[in-house]
Amino acid sequence: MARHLITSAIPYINGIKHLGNLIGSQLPADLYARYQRARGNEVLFLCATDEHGTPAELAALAANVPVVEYCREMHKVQSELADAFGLSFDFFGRSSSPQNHKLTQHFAGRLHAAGLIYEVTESQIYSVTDNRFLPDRYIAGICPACGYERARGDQCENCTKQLNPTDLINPRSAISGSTDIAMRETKHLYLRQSALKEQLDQWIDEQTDWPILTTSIAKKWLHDGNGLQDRGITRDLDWGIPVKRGAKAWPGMEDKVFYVWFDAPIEYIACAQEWVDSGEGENWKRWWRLDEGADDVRYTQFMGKDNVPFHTLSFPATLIGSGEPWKRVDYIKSFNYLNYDGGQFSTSEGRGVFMDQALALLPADNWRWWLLSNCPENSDSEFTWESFQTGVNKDLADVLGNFVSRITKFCQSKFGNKIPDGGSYGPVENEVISELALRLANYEAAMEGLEIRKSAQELRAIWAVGNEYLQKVAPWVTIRDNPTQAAVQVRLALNLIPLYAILSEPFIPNASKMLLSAMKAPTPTWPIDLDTALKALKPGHVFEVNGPLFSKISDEQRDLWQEQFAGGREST
RNA sequence: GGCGUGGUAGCUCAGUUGGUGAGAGCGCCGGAUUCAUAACCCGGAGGUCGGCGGUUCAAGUCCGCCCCACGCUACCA
Repeated sequence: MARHLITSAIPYINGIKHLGNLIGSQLPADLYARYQRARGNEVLFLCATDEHGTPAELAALAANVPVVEYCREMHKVQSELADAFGLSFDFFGRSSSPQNHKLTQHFAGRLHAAGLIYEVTESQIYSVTDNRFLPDRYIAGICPACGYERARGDQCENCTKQLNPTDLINPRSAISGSTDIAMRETKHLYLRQSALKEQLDQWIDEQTDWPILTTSIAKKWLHDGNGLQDRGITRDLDWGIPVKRGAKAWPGMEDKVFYVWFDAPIEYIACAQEWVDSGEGENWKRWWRLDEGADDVRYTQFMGKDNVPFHTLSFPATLIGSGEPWKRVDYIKSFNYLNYDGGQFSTSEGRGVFMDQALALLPADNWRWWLLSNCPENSDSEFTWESFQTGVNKDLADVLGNFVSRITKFCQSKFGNKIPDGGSYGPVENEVISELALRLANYEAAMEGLEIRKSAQELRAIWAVGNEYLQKVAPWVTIRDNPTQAAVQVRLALNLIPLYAILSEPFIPNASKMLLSAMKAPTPTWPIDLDTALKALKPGHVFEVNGPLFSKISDEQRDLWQEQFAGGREST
């Protein structure tokens, strides 16, 4: 039995995520985790909220609650939405957990001992009014190049010119608008990533099977300009993990916290500890420590392309630099962006559909199916209401839902609510089974290879086989003069339903459950031998005939939703 | 500016290491069918594979230049 460690990039705490965030890491990670579990493999699937950093502090400020409380509430909200979307995390942790505090400080101590951390005194912009140092993008002012009045300290959004905060004319705090800002000296810790460049470079070169998107981003950072740059790993904030060397104080760094990007990936490990400490799991080290049983683990990470540098370089640098035998990632699956109706999804502008809104409209499986079967694997892809409507109606309602509906109803009217008896599978049935075997192999290969769109296509083709078979043998005709033959045909078709349930479970877990419950069938194991699997429901086995598995999206609904979501979300 | 990723049928996209007349889904047209959520099934039309040039017996696939879209560019995360 293979062992799979799977992590999704951890979503930031400051609000409810939109569908672009969802398909960019959590949902494909869930697909893979469910698939590997279904194949009988041992899986540890982890995710968490990423809670530190300036935006969290500001969001809490805006909500007028202490940041600790804000994060606790938002973690709960995100956790509930994850459940509602069927994200099957073994544990959904928090980067602010005590476990992560301790582990992050541990890594810092190890890196310091290895000579990989040094102190830098630098000048940064400080807002007296806000009583805080300001990250570049939280400084606003007039662009020296184009005169745009709301240029940010890192870049002018109007002319796209790269800027330094000191370039801005009439700089002011983007938080309060105050112009009472000044340069102040502050001391920070830097991680000497440059010292690990050769090791990282070699490691990336070894990953010949990774997506081009992943390796090209990593190589760019390794080789651009002067090569991999050292990176500041501390910040002047209140909310975060206090800077320490292991359990010991770090002289001169008493008021600092670690940079969110330093502690966030470490949470992947700490999350496994949280899983154990919560009582849900045991022995996290056999997943994470090569010296304690993790040597046979295959570790797959899922993330949006913006996360790639941290996962290919900074985090591995932390692990390598520690000198300890931590499990490192075996495969990184990265995603492009899902756009919304001609533009980007945007959390700050409330543009697009957010997870809570999506579930208020339709069941999770509808979203899961469309998002996964259109996931932005090779390039950015586009959500339109029309495409969503078509995907849901054709694939789920017409192909899968209608298949179940037509055969169960037909059986009910001719044979009653039980699997009909008599006859046995003949050449036509064997042909169907052979075709399914072929398609199943394709489906499995696509899933193993993490080709998500392709696996969705293969699954859809498997669903279509049922309709093709019915169309070909036409039991509604057969039954007129050969009821036994019709019984055989109906029996095979009904046996496809539990098969479809198990094969479709990674994509549409709730519908899968409904199928099994309608057939009154226990959860089948992944089919090894289709001939056997398609005889699982014996003659006489009783089932239920339910209403439609998926209802369709009408043109009126589509137009209404399109209209409704055109204006953007009301800010909360 | 630098780097990256894309530009293939009306739309959304597949197209392994260059090799029989370029594919899928949707849409459209036609046919068949009536068990079913006016669903399903079969067939068809439709593309000078962004442009120009080159390598080759042979290029959507390799090379060069150009055009277009999007993304990243290290203190947002």
